Amino acid sequence: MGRRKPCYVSNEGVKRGAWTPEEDTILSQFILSHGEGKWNSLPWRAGLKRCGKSCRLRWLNYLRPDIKRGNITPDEEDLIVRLHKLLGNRWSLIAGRLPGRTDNEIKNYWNTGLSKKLEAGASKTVTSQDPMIKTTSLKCIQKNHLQVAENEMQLFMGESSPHYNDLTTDHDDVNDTLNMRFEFNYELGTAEEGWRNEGSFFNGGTGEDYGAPPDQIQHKGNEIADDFNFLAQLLDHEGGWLGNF
DNA sequence: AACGGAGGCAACCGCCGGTTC
DNA sequence: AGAACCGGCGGTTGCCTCCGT
Repeated sequence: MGRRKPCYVSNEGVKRGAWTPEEDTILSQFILSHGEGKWNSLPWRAGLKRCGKSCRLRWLNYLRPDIKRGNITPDEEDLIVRLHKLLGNRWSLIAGRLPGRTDNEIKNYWNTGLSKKLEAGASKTVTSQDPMIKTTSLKCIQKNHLQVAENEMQLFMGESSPHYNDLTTDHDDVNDTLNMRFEFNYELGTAEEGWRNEGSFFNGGTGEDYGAPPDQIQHKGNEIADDFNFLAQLLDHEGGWLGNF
């Protein structure tokens, strides 16, 4: 498939740049009466000389009635930091957890001030290109397959899950699955390799299988547990069973 | 008052995955 | 099956405002 031309190139007379109040009014009224979607045909249906992409962006990032105005609160900032640690630059995912905030707004907030602020006070390096966890659960959340993500969490939790006995897989299968699926980008290479290649989540946590000193395993285990506690809280907001985590 | 640098933010761009034909 | 279309995403750009000199 050949690359398509941008809408402003393929369509003569398409306007670019800042939106006028009149255009905003037209777009808002049209969407409020006809609903979102069909962005490509929206401009001519609404009588706007814009491309569909531009209309969509304007609506989602600025005109939507549920958009929250004003500065990011300390609580929101804390949530952004924690989510970014967990998810990396998945701005739309992060925004999904901050009602009224857009991915663009959070991205701008991060790029302009927050990342520098954190950099200055950082005790350890966690970059956006190096997210802490890439799990099947995370991928499921990205696709809004929350039930699947919950199942992954049950597997992770093992016997502490109230539904553990309902699972059909035996413990060895669970361990194999987790070893295959969980990829940790932690800085401690030995511990990481241990977890990925030899580790077992349910072997009592002695560390002997991991190829790393027990204190490192304990440290990493705490970090991982912390991440998953946070993930569990998020899932619980969707009506999951993980409130007692 | 004029100027220039810095920061904030809206908008654009290219790419990708899913869907439709 | 695959080309075309569509919506969505993250990265980047460039304009505007603010502030210090």
